[in-house]
Amino acid sequence: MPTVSSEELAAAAGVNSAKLRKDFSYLGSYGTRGVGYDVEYLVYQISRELGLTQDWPVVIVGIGNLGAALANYGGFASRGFRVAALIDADPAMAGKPVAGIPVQHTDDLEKIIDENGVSIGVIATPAGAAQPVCDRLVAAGVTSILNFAPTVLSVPDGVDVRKVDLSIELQILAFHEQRKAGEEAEAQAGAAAAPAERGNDDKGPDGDVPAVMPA
Amino acid sequence: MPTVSSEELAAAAGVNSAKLRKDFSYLGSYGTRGVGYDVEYLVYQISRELGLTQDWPVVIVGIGNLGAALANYGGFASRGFRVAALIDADPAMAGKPVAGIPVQHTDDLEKIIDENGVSIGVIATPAGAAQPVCDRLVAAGVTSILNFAPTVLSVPDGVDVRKVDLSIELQILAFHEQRKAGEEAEAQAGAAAAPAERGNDDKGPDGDVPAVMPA
DNA sequence: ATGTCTTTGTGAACGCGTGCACAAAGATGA
DNA sequence: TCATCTTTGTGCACGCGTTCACAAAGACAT
Ligand SMILES: NC(=O)c1ccc[n+]([C@@H]2O[C@H](COP(=O)([O-])OP(=O)(O)OC[C@H]3O[C@@H](n4cnc5c(N)ncnc54)[C@H](O)[C@@H]3O)[C@@H](O)[C@H]2O)c1
Ligand SMILES: NC(=O)c1ccc[n+]([C@@H]2O[C@H](COP(=O)([O-])OP(=O)(O)OC[C@H]3O[C@@H](n4cnc5c(N)ncnc54)[C@H](O)[C@@H]3O)[C@@H](O)[C@H]2O)c1
Repeated sequence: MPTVSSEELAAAAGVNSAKLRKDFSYLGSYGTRGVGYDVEYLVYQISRELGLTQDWPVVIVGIGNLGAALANYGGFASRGFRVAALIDADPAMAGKPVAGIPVQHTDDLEKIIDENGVSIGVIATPAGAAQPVCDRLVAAGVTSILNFAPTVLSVPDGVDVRKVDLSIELQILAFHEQRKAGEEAEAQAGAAAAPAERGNDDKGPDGDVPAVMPA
Repeated sequence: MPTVSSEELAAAAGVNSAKLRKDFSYLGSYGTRGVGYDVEYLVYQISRELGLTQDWPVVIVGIGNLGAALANYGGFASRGFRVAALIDADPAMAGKPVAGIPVQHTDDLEKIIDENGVSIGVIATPAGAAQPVCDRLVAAGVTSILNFAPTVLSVPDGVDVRKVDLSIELQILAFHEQRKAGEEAEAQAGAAAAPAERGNDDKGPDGDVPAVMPA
């Protein structure tokens, strides 16, 4: 039976092993003292808690440059997501397959949502169409939305919205970038001011502390 | 002189006004007691601290479906970013304009980075090409990378990497989705167990607490 | 010039996540 | 069966961000 210790896992993830054990304890995933965690069982436990053991049908609305790129993205199926339908307002696109899936017209949006039991929707329309599309999705029963349009969506309670915005990602990078430049200029006195860089995680936790650096 | 109070701002953003004031105080942005903050000055202060007052040249590597969509994205220029160059390995694409910018061949990658003083790079190549491309970017002087390929990139210290992954965004939504379903089934006893939903921010702070919910 | 009223800036308390440290569990071998 | 060794699960303390609460600053009217 292949096992891993919290120590190994923690080292690989770059986190504290105690924290990792405590986190696991919340899911009730029981390891074996003196041995570690059964890998297979652990993976299953986490997958289940994360909702990855079930199949999630997803619709993408707005099949332009971005929508097509998303539809073609292979990372879907491997994680339990299935593109149930592609929807666009352009009549010229109706029936045309993208990534092997025929594009359907927005007129049928409600029907598509309902028939496929979709609860997760992706919006890749122009900014102006995002809110109306969002409203229709929500009215049709969608309760989670991933928004790529540069708009803040208003949704009723109980509906989750996540926004992906290239500009914001770049701004975060630019912020750190600017700070790097500032710090190397500060290589004069107070050498012991280095803020203890966090391990080179890729996860990209949104923000560091703004820290104290007045004008 | 148009002004805003911390109270108004906090209400609009859905955060605590004291926190907002304290955050502002870190940038040394001085408001006027009894009046509030001068909007124009505040915007400038924040923009400057965030590194938005300067122009950031950016290169996109891998001009396929996704890369083209990113190149076409309008939200760039409005935030101080400028697409300095588009780079692809496909010789057939060389010279062909995308979003009005001619695509250049990867052979010239180092030259392009250097001549444009680029420090931020976007990777939209297939997964297999991501690490090699990343290495070349870093070697050429890029110190911030936005990665769309489904790979974990290894970079030396001092280089920031952020990863955008549709699958992960969907997983986060699915996690909450699953939890919603679980909670409504729990509508039996212990009605006072509602975990105090945070305001319907769109920001999508990465995680709530896993909370206690054993098997 | 003086009083009043609004809103800032911040000291101090609170709450929570993180990390330490260790007792207990369980495997393993004698 | 008993001793030993490894690794878990967790009580407890520390540190840090958030929130409260209020003194002080400044605008504005009289
Ligand atoms: N978040 C990011 O990083 C990012 C990156 C690139 C683009 N974008 C945004 O994504 C969106 C799409 O970008 P794009 O380059 O694919 O644009 P696009 O113009 O190529 O595609 C938009 C598609 O939406 C369809 N559409 C328009 N109105 C619709 C409606 N009411 N219902 C359904 N479909 C509708 C159009 O027919 C078109 O096919 C834009 O809002 C853009 O700003 C975001
Ligand atoms: N993060 C996300 O949400 C998301 C979404 C969709 C796609 N993707 C990923 O983005 C990447 C691109 O997706 P796509 O649909 O545009 O693929 P694509 O095949 O359409 O485009 C890839 C492009 O990269 C170019 N390329 C290949 N090797 C290269 C190299 N060594 N140097 C420079 N250019 C190179 C190709 O010529 C092609 O033009 C893929 O890795 C895909 O998995 C991510």
